[in-house]
Amino acid sequence: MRFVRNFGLHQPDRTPCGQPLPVSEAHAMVEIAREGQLRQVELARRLRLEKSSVSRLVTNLVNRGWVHRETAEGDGRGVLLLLTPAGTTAAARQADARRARLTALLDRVPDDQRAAVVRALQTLAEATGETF
Amino acid sequence: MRFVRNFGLHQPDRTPCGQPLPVSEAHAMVEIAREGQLRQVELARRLRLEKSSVSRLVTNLVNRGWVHRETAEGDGRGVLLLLTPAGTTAAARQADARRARLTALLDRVPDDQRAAVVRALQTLAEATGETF
DNA sequence: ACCATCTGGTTGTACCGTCGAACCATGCAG
DNA sequence: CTGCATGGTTCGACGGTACAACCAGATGGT
Repeated sequence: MRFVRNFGLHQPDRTPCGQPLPVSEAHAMVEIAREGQLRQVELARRLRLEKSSVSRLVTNLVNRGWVHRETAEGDGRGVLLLLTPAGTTAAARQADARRARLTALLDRVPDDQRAAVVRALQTLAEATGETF
Repeated sequence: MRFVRNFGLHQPDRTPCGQPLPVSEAHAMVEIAREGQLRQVELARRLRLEKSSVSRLVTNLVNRGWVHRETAEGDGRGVLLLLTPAGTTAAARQADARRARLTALLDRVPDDQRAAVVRALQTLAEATGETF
């Protein structure tokens, strides 16, 4: 609870890492950048959002000029999401901000616990996977 | 990021622990219950919310019958927050739900890492204190 | 003692993220 | 061909938060 408040996670329209970007849009950028291309339904699954929310979210990203919608090959219903060149640079910029923020955070933990903290977060992410 | 999504932290109007309660209200209940009585301005500081948001939030808790507003003694401006009997039992119920949820989560991490995970979260909470 | 300033709270307004439902188009099986 | 499931979009509603304006009680300097 303290971590959530202190880190600013209770503010959905502002990234904890200082980017003037809704948290969910930032997460979407991470997912798309990581995969290169991503089905919209798959994005909804990973972000744990309703398909309607994802549809709006993606529209926002398109309006920013960061994402390009394409009909998925082999399935006329599906939408494939790709990063535009501008989107790629934006994702890189956001990754930098995230890295800076996280190193600033880690600088404040005793150096003999840093590795443990990082590993613990990975463990938590795995423990909460899918069906939790 | 994965932990935030998987744990349901992106849903401000629903507790990750299953309570049909906004996250901020749940946090407020924890703070008030811990202190027994709390100044509203102090609650705003701990929750990292604007005083206007806290004012509304507290009004909600009052409407639920969980919190009682009193004028702070020694300062006619201040408001002192106290739990009603119903609020005390509600807080206890929420604490149970939280405990259940967290033990369920910890059951999914390898038992030789549980202590490390808990300690890491405490460390993170401290590292993000106040001025971060 | 008085006035300016500060501090704690409240209310009004606006914004935005999320959901649920209704709707449409495409894929798929009987 | 028909019925159902799947992926997306749009609409309406809800709700949490911030910012600004405002008010009342406190505080300090002259």
